[in-house]
Amino acid sequence: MAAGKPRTRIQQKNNAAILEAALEVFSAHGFRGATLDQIARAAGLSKPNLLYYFASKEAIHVALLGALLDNWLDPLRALDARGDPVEEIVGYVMRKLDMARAMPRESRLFANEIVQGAPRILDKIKGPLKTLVDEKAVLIRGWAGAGRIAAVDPYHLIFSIWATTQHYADFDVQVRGILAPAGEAHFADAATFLSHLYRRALATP
Amino acid sequence: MAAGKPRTRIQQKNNAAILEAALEVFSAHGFRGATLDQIARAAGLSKPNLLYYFASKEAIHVALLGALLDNWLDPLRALDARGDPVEEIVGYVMRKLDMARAMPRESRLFANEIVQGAPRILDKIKGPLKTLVDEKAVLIRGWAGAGRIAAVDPYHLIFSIWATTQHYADFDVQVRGILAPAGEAHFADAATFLSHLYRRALATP
DNA sequence: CGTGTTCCTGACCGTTTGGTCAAACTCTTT
DNA sequence: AAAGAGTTTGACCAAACGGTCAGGAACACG
Repeated sequence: MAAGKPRTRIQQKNNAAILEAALEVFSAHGFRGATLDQIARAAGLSKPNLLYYFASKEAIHVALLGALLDNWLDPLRALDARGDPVEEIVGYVMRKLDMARAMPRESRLFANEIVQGAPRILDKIKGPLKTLVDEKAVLIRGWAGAGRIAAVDPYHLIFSIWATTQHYADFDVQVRGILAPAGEAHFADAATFLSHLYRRALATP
Repeated sequence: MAAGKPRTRIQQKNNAAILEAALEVFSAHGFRGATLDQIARAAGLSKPNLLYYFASKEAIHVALLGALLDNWLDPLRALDARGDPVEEIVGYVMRKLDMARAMPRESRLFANEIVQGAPRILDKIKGPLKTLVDEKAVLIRGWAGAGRIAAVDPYHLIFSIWATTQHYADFDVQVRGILAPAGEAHFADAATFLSHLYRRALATP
């Protein structure tokens, strides 16, 4: 079983194939809605073979979430105290929007998990995620205190950025349904709008 | 069976109890994650009795979504061409935020459905919802054209309002996890922030 | 080549799930 | 009070599900 890191080439390949397949299936149907058979088929393996690599369905899910959470937070981590405040935050919005476009499955995976109460990653939310957000909130509050951006609540600013950007991944079906048949380039329009929104909101008078 | 509208008092009572129970269970676990036994228990009925009132699990879900969609769109419908543009839009944001606080289960029900591809309400999204949004988009675009608000894409403005407000219902666990132990009054803070955000974004120079 | 380890599979199992059904109970109506 | 419609239930079913297991196939290595 793959408790630690994969050791052989076959383990590496199959482990990756399983996580890729699990991302596809879990993000589309949620934890409960996904089945081991679906994941196995998507990974090109038999069900017992799946369970040779991962002890259980839940183990796959946990491994997947753990492997992705770090990358998911990279854009926020990159928020730089030395840069221009407005440009830093708008840049963060753009990076987050780009992730929603390039990695919608990852976004939906987290959305599914959190909407249903985050039973499997609540500790990571209250731990590493909260720590990171707290840290960046201090930074943003500092910018506001120094008069370099408008005085806004840093936590709700971050929440709004998450909400507006991830919306294009999580609610993709709705967005397309309303914009259709026009708007195939709706990510570009979203970037324009969000850039305007946050520049205006953060500008100092 | 309750194909049409309920006729007897018992039917009225049980129908309502079932929809209330279904809202509770579906919103917390998603369609696939919810079981008929759970719903039946929450409604105080036996499982076969549930199926006396609704033909199937899916029928309950569809009935629930249909019954709620109208109320869900009321705040947007109330957007009034005769009012002050900025106040109308900010008022819409506040009403939507208040719904997220007062009706989080309804919000999560829709979130669950749409994240997983909206298999059961895609037609309503492309139909009545799109029609309503198109109509309000014309109104907002008119305001922008007349220079009464800043020139913004009305569709992405509406998307951002949905995203930022529903975020507090759909991602409630995450919000609380990050704000804890402080911030029990986080809806008031959210209102302040969003009011600032949209006033700034829409103000004319 | 042989041998031990890793990898893979078909058959199987217990449980849960959505759904059925005949029979019984209850309420309303005359 | 009797009939008939409306309501409820326990027992049951087939399918799907997560997971197990004994053994066989493929591979690495001396």
